Amino acid sequence: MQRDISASKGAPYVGDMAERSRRRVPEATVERLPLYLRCLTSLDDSGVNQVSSDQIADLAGVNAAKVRKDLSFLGTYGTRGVGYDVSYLVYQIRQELGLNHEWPVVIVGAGNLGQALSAHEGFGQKGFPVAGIVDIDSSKIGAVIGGVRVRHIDELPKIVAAKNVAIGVIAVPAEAAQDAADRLVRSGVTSILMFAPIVLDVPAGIAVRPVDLSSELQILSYHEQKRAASGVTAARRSAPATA
Amino acid sequence: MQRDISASKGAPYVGDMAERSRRRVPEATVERLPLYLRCLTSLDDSGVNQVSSDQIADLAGVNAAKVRKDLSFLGTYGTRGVGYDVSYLVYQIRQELGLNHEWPVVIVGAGNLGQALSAHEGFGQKGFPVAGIVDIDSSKIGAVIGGVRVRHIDELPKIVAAKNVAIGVIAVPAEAAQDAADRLVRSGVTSILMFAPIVLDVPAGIAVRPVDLSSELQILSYHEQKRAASGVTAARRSAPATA
DNA sequence: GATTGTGAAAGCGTTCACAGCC
DNA sequence: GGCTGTGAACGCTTTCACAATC
Repeated sequence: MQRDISASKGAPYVGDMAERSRRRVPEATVERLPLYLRCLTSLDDSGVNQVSSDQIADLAGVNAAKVRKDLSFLGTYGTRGVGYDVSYLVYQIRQELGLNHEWPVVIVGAGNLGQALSAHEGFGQKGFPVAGIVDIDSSKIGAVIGGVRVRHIDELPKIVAAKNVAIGVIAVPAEAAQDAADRLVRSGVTSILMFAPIVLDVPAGIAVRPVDLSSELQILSYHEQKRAASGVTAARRSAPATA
Repeated sequence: MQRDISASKGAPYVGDMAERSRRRVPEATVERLPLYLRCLTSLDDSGVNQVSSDQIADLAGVNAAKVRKDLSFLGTYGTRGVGYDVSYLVYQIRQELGLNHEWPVVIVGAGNLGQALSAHEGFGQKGFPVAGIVDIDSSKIGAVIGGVRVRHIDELPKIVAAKNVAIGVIAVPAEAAQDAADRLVRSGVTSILMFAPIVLDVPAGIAVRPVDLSSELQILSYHEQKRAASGVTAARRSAPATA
């Protein structure tokens, strides 16, 4: 994993911190919390109050022991013989993920993808309002997408400072992506959601989550090719393998 | 019918099918192959002929031992004391990933995201031409995006059969995603790139790669929150990034 | 009886370190 | 001397299985 999370200072004593982060939450667990949150929020919206790890596991498509172990890293929030209180769990997971306040994001790149992302309502609704969209191409400046006006990339520092933006989204072509990252970092952004297919060079402590659609397709291609190699033709497809 | 787009510069094809199938390539390795491929292709394009695992590791942002181990699952393609032949490696990785021919994809959903995806040139250029775009909303039918006309979702089976599509992309709202998946599977698609934030219920053997942008942002939020908790306040976040 | 929380076991993935080869 | 290929060590993740608890 080439993720670059701030080098943790020497293992801090957990003596009596703010009750939470009593335990170190493994990265694998952190990556599943949004999934659990989604399932639990859905249950909550349906008026369900109690839920067992088995039910969560079923909804999330994972093993029940994994659910219990994951949740146990956040604290002892379940009741033996009963299960978990849905809305309490939702609250705790949101707390753990830092979703107790909004995280404004700035999008770099107002092309097809940047436009689709900023028009995407999910962002704002889930607590990540679009604080700004910038592009280097002056022909794109001024357009309004999802209610936000496209501004020049030189205004990045101003936008980041004004809205206290911590998270940037890079939706520019590969050639422009490193420059976009440099500008984001110089502006004070410390987390980057990266859509361009290059490996970013950023200072230690800057978190980068790469999302590469071509890679995803290539991984699917691998599995298709495996399927084909194991004697299944296009006409009759079915293998007992898992994704 | 899938055309042969047999790749790179003069690559000797010593592709020993029988031997390749015998090695089990770990999933973690498969997920990195596209990354290596990208780095190597870039080197190849720059006219570089030989490369060491150290150099690949540097470009890919991973450990060199990991590169060597990953590549060793594909076969013994390096030369001790020298390194790897770039174009030969490119050829072998493409072979392993099944990129020796095109994989037409069908996109379900002609909204913002579906449009951005189908207009995205990277898909076609990387061997994943858009064989069709479908939507259930008749007001969207007929529009031409990225050179492909939007058709009604009922035509899915026809499109999949005609172009022998194995990979589907779901770019519809969450509420419509399970139905989209069901239709894709019924049409004969066996791999799905999934953008809607739900857990799909699909038959065993169907490969699904979920891409959830909200989850990615939430994971970044977690790390930002950790950062804040360890003493850096939101107000003074943009500290010297030299640690 | 039901279900959590968690040690222990098993399984994977990463990294080390060095023999083997150029 | 340089670099690969890989056994072995290590660390992380998943799963099992069951005591603890309601």
